[in-house]
Amino acid sequence: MEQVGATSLVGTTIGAISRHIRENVLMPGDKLPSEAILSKELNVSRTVVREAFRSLAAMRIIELATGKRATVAQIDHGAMSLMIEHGVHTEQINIQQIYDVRRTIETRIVTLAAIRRSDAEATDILALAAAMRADVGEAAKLMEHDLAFHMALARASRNPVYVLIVGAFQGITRQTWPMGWKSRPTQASRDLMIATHLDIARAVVASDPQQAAASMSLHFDESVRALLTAGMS
Amino acid sequence: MEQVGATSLVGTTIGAISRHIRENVLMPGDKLPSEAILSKELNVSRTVVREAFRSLAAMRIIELATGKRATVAQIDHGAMSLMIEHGVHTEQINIQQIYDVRRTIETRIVTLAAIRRSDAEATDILALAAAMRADVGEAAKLMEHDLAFHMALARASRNPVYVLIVGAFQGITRQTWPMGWKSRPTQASRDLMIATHLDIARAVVASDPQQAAASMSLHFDESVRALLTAGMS
DNA sequence: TAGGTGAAACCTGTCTGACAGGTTTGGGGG
DNA sequence: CCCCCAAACCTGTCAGACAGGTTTCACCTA
Repeated sequence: MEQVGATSLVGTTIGAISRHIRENVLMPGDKLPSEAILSKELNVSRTVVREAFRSLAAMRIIELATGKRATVAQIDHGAMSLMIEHGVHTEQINIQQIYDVRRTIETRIVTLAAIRRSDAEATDILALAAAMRADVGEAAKLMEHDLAFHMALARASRNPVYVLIVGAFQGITRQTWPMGWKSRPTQASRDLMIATHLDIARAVVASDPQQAAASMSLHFDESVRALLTAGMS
Repeated sequence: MEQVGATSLVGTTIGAISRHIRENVLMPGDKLPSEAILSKELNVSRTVVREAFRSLAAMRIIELATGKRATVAQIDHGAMSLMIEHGVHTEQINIQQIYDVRRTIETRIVTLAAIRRSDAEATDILALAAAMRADVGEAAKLMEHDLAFHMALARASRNPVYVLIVGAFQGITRQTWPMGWKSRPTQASRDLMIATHLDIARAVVASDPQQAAASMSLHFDESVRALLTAGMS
């Protein structure tokens, strides 16, 4: 973990801080030494320690806050989201490729969610699908419900890695979702999309993994078709 | 993309640089303005620009090098690898959860690889499986062949997002692989593992997606069993 | 004229010292 | 025993400096 760009002082400092976290078995929320102490211990200037901190903070490995000491961070998809957006904007990734990954991942997610979801999660998921139907007239709200729906499913799968991956696609999805929506101009096509989400939610509530996976598959069939209609080839 | 911690100067500077990349449609390899120019344009000190650069470099959105100007970076899994390792070390993620994701992802990958692989990729994949058999006595080499094998499959899927995700698990896999290997002490169990890889490779070479997916599934069945035997519960 | 070469200009990496705020802590007073 | 406040601590940002690494371009050579 500490061999990253070990040629520069900042690189070795990043390594030293990572090692410090691992060797002292620091858990999320635990405090790291102050910049001054680290710079003294590692024999580098505070500038170098600060740049190392910034790097680790960018990867959400630590968390910074003014006045407070740096702390070990909880896993978070923010950084991954930015990386994916960058990949799409620089034409290294296209939207269909993301949809293929999402379909693969999310089909597995609903299968697990249908098996593992708590009652509270089931209620939550159904409520989000219902909220989509209620806000069908307001695209912005609808989109947020949609995103929250998929995140809720990921959480219900009880596997944080799925949460991470679904979260990683949220940033770019927020930018492309409206395109998909515009390609569903008729009431019927819009109702269909909402109905599909309700189907997924009901299957998860009914603890029916097969049905849940089938509905999710249908959802992606429909979404990819909408995207292609919108001219995203 | 630019709302990240927009409260601090560094945060807004990160946003400004991201926007600059997008608005000028910079592609990987393209140069960014120098620190001096940016600090003048954005009315912040060079310190702030440097910390912003470090953040973006940590996410592999830009690339830094002494003497040269910063450039837009190619997508790379290094940062994700570190994030996953951090998640595991801080007990936010466990190995089985990673294996569930890998199984899901890699089953899809071989399906695509069997369909889309070029002849060169097919040769490469088969060669890596053969190299595993040849180096069965040297764990370190064997592990690297194994990792390279899975990466080669991901590339053959022709979807960079799969490459990214498989790559993201490499760091932690390197740390846990020896455990799985130790739990296969007999010649028979080791031969089985190698044979499974060869099965996958042959199915991809034969352009048989069903068989490839089935073999990959078997591979993960076997790996998870080995991991559980090793006491990773 | 084509090509090479070297100095100047440019650029990043690191250090030092300084100061404005935000946060934590410990002691003293009620 | 609790509360409050000042001191100590800590991070965010700035300016200036200097050691190298890189690029550029004019000039000289063949």
